[in-house]
Amino acid sequence: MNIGDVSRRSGLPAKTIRYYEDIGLIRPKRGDNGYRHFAERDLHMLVFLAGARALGFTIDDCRTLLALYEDQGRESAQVKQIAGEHLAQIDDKIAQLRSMRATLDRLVHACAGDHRPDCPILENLAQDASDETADTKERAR
Amino acid sequence: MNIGDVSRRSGLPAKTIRYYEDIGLIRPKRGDNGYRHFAERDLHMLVFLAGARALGFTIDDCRTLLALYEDQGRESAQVKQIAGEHLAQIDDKIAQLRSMRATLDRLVHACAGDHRPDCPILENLAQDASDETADTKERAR
DNA sequence: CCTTGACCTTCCAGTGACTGGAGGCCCCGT
DNA sequence: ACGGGGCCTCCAGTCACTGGAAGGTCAAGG
Repeated sequence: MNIGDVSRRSGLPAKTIRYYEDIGLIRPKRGDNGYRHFAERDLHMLVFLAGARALGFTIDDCRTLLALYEDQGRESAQVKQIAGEHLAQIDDKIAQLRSMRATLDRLVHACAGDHRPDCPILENLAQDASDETADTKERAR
Repeated sequence: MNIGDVSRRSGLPAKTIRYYEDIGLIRPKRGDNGYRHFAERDLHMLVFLAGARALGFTIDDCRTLLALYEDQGRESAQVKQIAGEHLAQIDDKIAQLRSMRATLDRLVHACAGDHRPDCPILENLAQDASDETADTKERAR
């Protein structure tokens, strides 16, 4: 298969697949014309990567997960730990976003949104350097 | 005030403040020694920016919001609209994360996490190119 | 055989919002 | 005079791609 075929079958853009080769996630063979040639196993790996990325795993996690996927002697505990840590990070992010959302929602509702210049949103931003999102702030990103 | 003073007072790292000058958000004066000199107004702007960033507004939104903040003739409707759009984006992101979280949580609970190699997490990733997060996937970021 | 167009290649640069570090000047206290 | 902290600029790196330019390859149609 050429890159276009695996792109269609995995749902990943060709650019991304080339990038994954660049950073050593996959190692497709090359034909005499220089074209990448993908075996079924390569396709499986790309599908796996697409799935892992869709669940928000970092590329680094993907690298580890892919190695475990290929390792018949793995222990599922290793996989579970990575997934569990990622889950905790997702929870952190959700909590942070919800905190932002709460503040913003309150401000939006307090703002008249008319032709006058008075605006609680701007007033709040001008006053608060650190509000209720302060604790989650440093963990942003 | 020097950069260290406004950094302490706004909570923003000095590096970030220099960066904000670079991209034209603030324009502190310079002393004869080349040091940035920040007036009270500059400090207010930095505090404002810190607040807006803490609520997750992009730098571009911050630029607009800062202009509105400075504009005595603004209409609060403009501010409200920006904030409302941002709120909607936060909601999108939360929905996407919750979808990821749901899948991941299900898989983590299904995984024994012992010394055996059988792992529903890996199996799921290997099978599903597009799962229930598919619709929110393209909106990632 | 030639052309057309889809497909493939590499390489370079840009995204957002910083952050780290090198190398060097400036200022204050002792 | 010197030490230490603060300030300066500039360059490079982060993360995970994405866009685009310039050019080689292949299959089909005329």
